[in-house]
Amino acid sequence: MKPKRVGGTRDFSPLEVNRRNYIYNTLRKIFVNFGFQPIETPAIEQLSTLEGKYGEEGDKLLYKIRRNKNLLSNLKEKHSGNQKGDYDIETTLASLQQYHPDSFIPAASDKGLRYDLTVPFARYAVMHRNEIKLPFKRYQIQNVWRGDNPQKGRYCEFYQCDVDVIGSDSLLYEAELAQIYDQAFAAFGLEVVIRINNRKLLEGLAAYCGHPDLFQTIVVIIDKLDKIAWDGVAKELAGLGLDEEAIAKAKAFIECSTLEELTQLVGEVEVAQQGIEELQEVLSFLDGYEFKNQLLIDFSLARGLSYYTGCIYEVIVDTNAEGQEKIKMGSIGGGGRYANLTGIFGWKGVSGVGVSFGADRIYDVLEDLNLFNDEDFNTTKVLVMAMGEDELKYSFKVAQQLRKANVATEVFPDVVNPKKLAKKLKYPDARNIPYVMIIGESEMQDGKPQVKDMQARTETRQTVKEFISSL
RNA sequence: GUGCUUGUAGCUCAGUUGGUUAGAGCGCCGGAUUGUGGUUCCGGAGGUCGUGGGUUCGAAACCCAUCAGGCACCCCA
Repeated sequence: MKPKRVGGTRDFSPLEVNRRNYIYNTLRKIFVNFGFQPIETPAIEQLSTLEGKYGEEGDKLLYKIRRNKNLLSNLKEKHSGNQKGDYDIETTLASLQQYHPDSFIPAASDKGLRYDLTVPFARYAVMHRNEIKLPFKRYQIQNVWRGDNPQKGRYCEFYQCDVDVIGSDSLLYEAELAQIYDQAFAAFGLEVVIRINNRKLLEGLAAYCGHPDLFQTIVVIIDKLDKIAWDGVAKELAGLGLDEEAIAKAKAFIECSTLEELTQLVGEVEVAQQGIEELQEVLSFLDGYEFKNQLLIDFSLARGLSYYTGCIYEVIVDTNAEGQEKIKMGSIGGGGRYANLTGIFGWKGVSGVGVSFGADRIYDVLEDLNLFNDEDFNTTKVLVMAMGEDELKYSFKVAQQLRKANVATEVFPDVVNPKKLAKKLKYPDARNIPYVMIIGESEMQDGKPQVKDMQARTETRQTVKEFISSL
C-alpha cells in the first residue's frame, strides 16, 4: 500500500524537531520566569465541552470522532412511541452509516479533538477548582486540531503555547502578558508589533454609532480593516444598515491614535470610558519598561472570538523592520481577557486573561528569516570509526569512556576498509559531527586514537583522556 | 465549506497541435584515488508521469472524479 498523510498534517524530521523544541524551550523559560506552571490536558474532549465555544465557523472546523455508543438506544427510545410493524432502527442506522457516512459520522460522534487550549483549560480549572489556588497561572504547550482548508501558515494540526491567569481581575496581568510577548519575540530575534485594544472600547464604538445591538457584527467587520481597507469596511457597515453619520463616527473612532484623543471623542459613553481607563491602567504598569518591540494601541483591533470581554491582544510580524518586509503571515499570537469563561462549566465570577503563541507560524517566519541557530542542535560530538574487528570492540569501549564524560558519541557500526575511509567520512560530514576518532591497529596499541577535527581538517594523535580535557 | 491553480526521478524543473523506449541539472551509488570528507573527471542506478475512471488506433498531455500542495474567500494561530 502507498503511504499517505492526512491533509494539513506534517512529519517532522530531526532538524525540524530540534528547531521546534527550541521554540518551546525559549517560551517555557520565559513563562516560568513569570511564575507560570505547566499543565496538560487530553487531546480528546467530550464534544459537548467543545461545541458552541468557537462560534458557528468553529463548530464546522471541529474534528468529531468516536461513535456514540448511546446513539442506538437514544434513537430507540425516541422512536419507541411511533414504531410500526417490522420497522427496524438498527437496520436503518446500518444502511445510513454505509450510504451516508458524511452525515452519519458527525451525528454519531460524542468526542472531539481539542480546537484550542483555552476551553480545555477552563474545563480543567473547573474540575480542579478545589486543588488550585487563585490566582492560578498556568502555561500549556500542546497541539490542537482544526479541520480547515490548509495553506501556508495554516495547518490542521498545530501547536499552541498558551499562558493564562484565572482568578484575578488585576490589570497587572495584562501588563505581564505584554512583557511576555515582548521578551519572547526578542529572544527569537524577531521584530513584531504587539497590538492591544479593549473589547469595551469596541462596545463603546457600537454604542457611539447608535447600534449597540449590532456590536458582534460590527466587530467582525472592523476586524477586516487591514485587509479590505476603510472603503471596504464602510461598504460592509452600510450593508449592515448604518447610515452615513454612524459610519463617519466609526471612522473617527478607529482613527484615534491616543487615549486622550479617544476620551475627547467618546468620553461620555460609559463602556468606552471603562475601556479607556483599563488601557490606561495597563500602561501605567508598563511605565518605565523598555519594549524591544512595538506596543501599539490600536482601536481597530477586534478579534473574532466572542468570549473576550476586556483587553485583547494580537501579535503580527513587523514588516517595516529591516529584512522583514517580505514576510506574509497572519497573526502569530493573540489573546485577551474573558470575564466569565468558566461560567459555562458552572463556576461563575472567575475572570481570566491569557495569550497564545502560534508556534508553527513562528517557526515558518523564523525559517524564512534564517533565524535558527542550527549549530546549537548538533548533539553527537564524536564518531568513532574502527579499521578492524578488534578495533571495533575497542572503539565500543572508547565510546563508553567518552559518554561517561558526557561527550555524546556514536560508534560507526561497520569495520572500515582503509580503501573506503574517504567514502565513509562522508557520513560524519553529512551529519555535521565535529570530531571523528579513527582507530586502527597502531592507535589501539598505543591507546592514542587519531582525532580528526572535521571543521579544521586537522588530525592529531591523543589519548581519550587528553581529548576529553581538550574540549 | 466555496472559488482558482499546480501535481513528471530523492530535490528543482523540461517534455512541441495527443505519436517510437519520458529527459536535464543537482543529489545518490561505483570507479579514477590500498589511512582521510566540501573541488575535478568517468560510469551507473533510480519514474505505477499523485490516484481511479473515461475519450482515442495511441494519453504525461484532453475530459470526469478523487487525493495532496499553493493562492483567494471565510475564519484564525
